[in-house]
Amino acid sequence: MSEHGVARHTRQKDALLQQLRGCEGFVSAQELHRRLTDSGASVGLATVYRQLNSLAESGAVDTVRLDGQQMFRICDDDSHHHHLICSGCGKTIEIEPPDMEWMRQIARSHGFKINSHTLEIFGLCSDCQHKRATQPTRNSAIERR
Amino acid sequence: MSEHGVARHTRQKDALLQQLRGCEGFVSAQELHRRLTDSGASVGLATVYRQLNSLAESGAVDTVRLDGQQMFRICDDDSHHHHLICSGCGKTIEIEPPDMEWMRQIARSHGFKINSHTLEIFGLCSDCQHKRATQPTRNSAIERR
DNA sequence: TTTGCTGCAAACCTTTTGCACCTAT
DNA sequence: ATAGGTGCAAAAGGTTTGCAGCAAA
Repeated sequence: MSEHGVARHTRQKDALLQQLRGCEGFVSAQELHRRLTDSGASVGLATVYRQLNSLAESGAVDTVRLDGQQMFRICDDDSHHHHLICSGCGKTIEIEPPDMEWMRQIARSHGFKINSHTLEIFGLCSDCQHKRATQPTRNSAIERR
Repeated sequence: MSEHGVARHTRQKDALLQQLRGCEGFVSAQELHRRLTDSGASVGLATVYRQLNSLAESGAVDTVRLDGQQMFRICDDDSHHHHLICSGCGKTIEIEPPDMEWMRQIARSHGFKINSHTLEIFGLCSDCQHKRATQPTRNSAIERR
């Protein structure tokens, strides 16, 4: 991505954004690229990554790491939020933990300067719990612990 | 790692465990391998990975993902805990968030069955905040957001 | 002896990058 | 025309795996 200059409007950027909006939950770059290809609006994999990174940097999408790969999702609002994520189908529910003030307090008491934090809950949604016996929608691997 | 059978006692297992115990905070597999090599007790990288994975699976170490790689750390007790991690030097402080009951409640209310969750706070410890101007001890990259 | 563990190198995967070409502006 | 975006293929990491040899039990 370019450092300066004005963002340019391109076909692939549109296609990617549109495809991303159509996604239920988090998708990996690879998966998104696959869907784009399947839907005919082919976009280079490198472009998908560059676009996604740029979006993440600007805060337009938020990301989460699941099982060794980065997952992306259109970010509805600007606030920082957390997620309840189905590791079966990627379905995502935004959750708002009550009172995260203790986090700042803990950090302060240890002399830390917080850069970022993660708080994600992984599990199976009710649909995927039932499909479980057959085969998970996409990816049954769960982060350890 | 073998699926069944009795675990065997080996030089490299000892060396790895010992080295791991000597670590302040989380270390990556690569870093641990480097330290082992440096300290003379050379152990194959593959073995480090296999050993680490096995330990993680058994719960003897816990892991965290930082900046695209998995980090490992000896687990003091069996309880599930969370961390305040310095992304400069890897120093880790175990923290105990007050009341995580809401997590179960949220999951239940959405019909989810929790498999795992992550809650880690990344930042710079006071030492690394000061070194900052020069060069971070190891790795200044921070997970996005 | 048996069979788990190890080392090496090759294989895998995801993500990044160099570079020439293309195309909004 | 200018310079940001794109595609391709190569490169870069980190992690896993196949396999033959080694060594605990």
